Amino acid sequence: MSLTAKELLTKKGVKMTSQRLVITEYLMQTLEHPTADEILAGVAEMLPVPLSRATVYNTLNTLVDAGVIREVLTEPGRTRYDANTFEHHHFVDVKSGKIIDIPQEMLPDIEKALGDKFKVHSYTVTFYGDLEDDKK
Amino acid sequence: MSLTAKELLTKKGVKMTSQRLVITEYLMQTLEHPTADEILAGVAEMLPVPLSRATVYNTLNTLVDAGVIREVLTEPGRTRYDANTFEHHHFVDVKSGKIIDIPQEMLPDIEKALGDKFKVHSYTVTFYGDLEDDKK
DNA sequence: TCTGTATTTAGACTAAATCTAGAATGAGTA
DNA sequence: TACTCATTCTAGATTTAGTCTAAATACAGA
Ligand SMILES: [Mn+2]
Ligand SMILES: [Mn+2]
Ligand SMILES: [Zn+2]
Ligand SMILES: [Zn+2]
Repeated sequence: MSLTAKELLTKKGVKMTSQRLVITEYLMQTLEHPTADEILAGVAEMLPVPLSRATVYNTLNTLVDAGVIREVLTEPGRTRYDANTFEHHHFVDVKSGKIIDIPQEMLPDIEKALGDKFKVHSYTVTFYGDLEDDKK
Repeated sequence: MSLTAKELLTKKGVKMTSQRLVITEYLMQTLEHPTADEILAGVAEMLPVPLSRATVYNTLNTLVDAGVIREVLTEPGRTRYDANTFEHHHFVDVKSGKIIDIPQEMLPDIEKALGDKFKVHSYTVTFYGDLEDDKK
């Protein structure tokens, strides 16, 4: 049983606003990894008031800082956002650009591989390749 | 015995120009992972002619496409460049921002972990954490 | 040398992200 | 309820990374 957006914001100590709520809900209901502009286009109509670009970026940064969502860097120049906060990694299908979540359990544990000299807080693995047809 | 920049460009089939040569040499002699602007600042004085921003970006894209250098994405919004073409990964010291190369041999092999459904062409691992003092 | 193609240049342009200053919101309190 | 004050949101300006354009230059091959 997973948390609702509302419960998640409460749990993470983020003050609720309708803008934060719809953006969080939008990210929670998609498996895509949308950009700020895609999020703006996707949620603007859910609100009774105009939604500005600055608010989208402010909100995304607030949510990232609070640990509600994550930034995903797979290509130069465009930050993508992800409401999947389980430890996971990404596979980029180079033909379609589709980004697929790879649960951490699918990979061997590399958390400790670097030894004592590096205190690893987090790590991300990004795979690039072809997604075979039957998986699409 | 490693290749010179000149030999590398020849081997990779990139037509030689003085701009390509100094940019390649600049990247080969540093362990940093500089941005385009840092590269522009670092090489401009090596050339007898003015160097334009467009040439830096054109050259970097040409070198990436030819496999002479790699793009490194560790933070939103800024592409970094790397002349280390051995298979390797990166550790970002979150305090200093320093980016350190991690040879692939330091990690367990995750090339095959995804199974048949994903044909992995390449992958990158980025670690974020603290570099312990005695390693600095 | 001549000629065509690739490269470089300066500066305009585009797009991602941030900043600013004022307006709106809204929780806490009288 | 009405007031206060901090926070958030807004529109638009600004900054910055990166691309594009058109003209000048370099340079390889005939
Ligand atoms: Mn950010
Ligand atoms: Mn590129
Ligand atoms: Zn994801
Ligand atoms: Zn590197």
